[in-house]
Amino acid sequence: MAHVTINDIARLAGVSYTTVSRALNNTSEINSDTRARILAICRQEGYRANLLARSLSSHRTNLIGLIIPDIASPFFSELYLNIETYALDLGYQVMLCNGQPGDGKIEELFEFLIGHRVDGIILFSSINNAHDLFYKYSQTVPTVLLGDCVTHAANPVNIVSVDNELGGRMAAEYLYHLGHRKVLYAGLRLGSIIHVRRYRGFADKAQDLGLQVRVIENPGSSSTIESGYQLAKQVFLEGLEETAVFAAADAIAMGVMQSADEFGIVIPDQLSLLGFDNISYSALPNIRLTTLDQQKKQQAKATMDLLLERIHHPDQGEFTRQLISPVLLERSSCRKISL
Amino acid sequence: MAHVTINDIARLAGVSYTTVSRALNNTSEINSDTRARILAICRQEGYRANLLARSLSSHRTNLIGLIIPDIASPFFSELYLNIETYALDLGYQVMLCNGQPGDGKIEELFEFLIGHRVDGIILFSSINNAHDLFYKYSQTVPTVLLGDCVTHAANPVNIVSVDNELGGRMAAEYLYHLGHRKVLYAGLRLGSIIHVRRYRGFADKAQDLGLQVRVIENPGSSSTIESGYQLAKQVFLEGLEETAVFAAADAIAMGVMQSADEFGIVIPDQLSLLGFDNISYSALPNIRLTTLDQQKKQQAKATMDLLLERIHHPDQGEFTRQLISPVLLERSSCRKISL
DNA sequence: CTTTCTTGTGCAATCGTTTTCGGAATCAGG
DNA sequence: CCTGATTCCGAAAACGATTGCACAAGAAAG
Repeated sequence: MAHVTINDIARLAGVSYTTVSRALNNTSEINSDTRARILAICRQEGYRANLLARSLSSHRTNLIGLIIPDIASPFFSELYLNIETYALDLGYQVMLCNGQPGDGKIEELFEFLIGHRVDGIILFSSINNAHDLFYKYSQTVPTVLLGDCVTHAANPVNIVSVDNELGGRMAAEYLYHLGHRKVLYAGLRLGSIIHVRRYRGFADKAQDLGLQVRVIENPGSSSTIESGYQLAKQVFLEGLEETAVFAAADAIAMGVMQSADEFGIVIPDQLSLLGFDNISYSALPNIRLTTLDQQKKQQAKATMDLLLERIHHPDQGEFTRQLISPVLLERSSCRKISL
Repeated sequence: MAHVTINDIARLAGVSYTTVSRALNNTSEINSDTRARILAICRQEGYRANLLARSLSSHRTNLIGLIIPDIASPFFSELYLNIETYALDLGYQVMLCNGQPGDGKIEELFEFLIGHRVDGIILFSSINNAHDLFYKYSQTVPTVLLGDCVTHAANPVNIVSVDNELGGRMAAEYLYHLGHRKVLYAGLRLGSIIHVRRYRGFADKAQDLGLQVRVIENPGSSSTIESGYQLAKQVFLEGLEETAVFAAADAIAMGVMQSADEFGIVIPDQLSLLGFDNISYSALPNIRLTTLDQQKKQQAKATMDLLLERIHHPDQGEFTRQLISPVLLERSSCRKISL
């Protein structure tokens, strides 16, 4: 299990290890014949650079850490994939860390990633108090917060997020223009700033337009199919007066769909359903959920670009907060109703 | 962005860095007062061990690499989570690598992981020629292949897998005992050894029992909802004579469900549906898919245990092939029919 | 035929740890 | 008071790379 080192190669090639290093990194001037010979020997001997040693001396790992709350959730795994793809293009590997807030798990992951001297960290925050934690670690390593967050002017951080408030407004506007006048908001309003903003945008715009909204929420739970299912079930049992529902996440919308199905409520004929996120399942043949697309690819790009900017120029540059506009994606779960 | 080193701590504590190292690792004899004092200083200064340096000199990283084909697929993300949880208990972190076979991607990931000197690697293989690749790298680093694989006696490797053939047989037996006599097999028969075995078990047992099976498959595609949807759609269009379908993966079963829904075919009243995997979605209120559970937790444990065994005793021990029996999980998608 | 650049290469220090070996200090037993 | 164990700690050599600096050889210029 012993590995071939740069010294072994040097000995075999009859040069110093310095030269081998240069041949590998193609840095500084080196005779091209020598270089070719060395590389050939490397290949032949199955040389694999020890990245630990390399990073230790070069002070860079080409690794960026990504902390997300739940990789089993489609939204996050898709986001991860987008980030990874783009990072790879840029020559970075991403080290994924899966961790729900609580019990100091996030701190643990930060410590782990910093211990490994990743070049930068992206934290997807789903918690409200991410900010302070984040600010603390951003002193040590370049960081970008992905996802909405309450900010303190005193502790600026770098943020990239979808514009949740705008998304909320777009949702209200869309449903209103489709002719709906009474709608449901299914999702959290508290707990996560993401939903706070999504709700605020929705509620504000609804009020402007004279759109009547009733909130159904389960304060304890999160954005899961199951929670959407339970929420909808309760409404259907109590009696439905609304003609549309805005689910603050696609997963919630799926749950609503399931419940509607059980109650024999046809979507969109009897009830329009609008989601948020555009996870891949939403495109499925008989889901075809109309939803607000999160522009994951664009978010991934913006996040990585900002992070690299901070990695390369740690001291200059203002802290920024980039908002990405969601895009309405019309499929088949909403319908126009006559007034 | 400079980090506190062991030397800084040593200076502050008025001891040598050797002593600090010992205090941190609690190895060899050290005065408990000194140790406490050093640890206090570490905490106060925010010392974070450089894991690169540590691993370089200690020859262990406490990292294990996991290569899986698609983290966005529920089965894999759930498997990953199970492995990670168990690994963490054992003091290992897992480095996740997402990669479909093709274009040398798997080789690349192996090189990456070995470059980082992970202590061991788990490869989930969904390809038939994984074996040779795997055998090659298993000379360099302890490895366990998770998932079925065609083996060559000459190049033994360590394998943990669900018993796909048994699963297939269980499926045939279950449907037969429910009274079905004509069934569909939806899934691949080629391409992936996993499905080859699943099908073989199913077909063999069916023949024994006198169960008539028709295969529907889309050779090009994989185990996705979309592919299950297309498969079923075609059958429903052509005309359905069977009373049950065994989907070789839960995702396929979901697609079948969707299609059935569109055709107004009620499950399980008009058609029984049996899956394989037990992904979390299968438990959803109106999916409630009866399926063969893969025992992911048990697989994760067996895989890690085997890997650790190989890490600690690289030279001794036989190569093993552990098969884990799937467990039939009855929910509501299959019904008994009267003969 | 010197001088001055280039070009290519090697030496040695460094990165931040662990680990082996040995030595000082303390202590118990005679 | 001497001796041998025991405890604790430090010096120094790894680990496997990168990198700044020096220097030799040959080419170009005077």
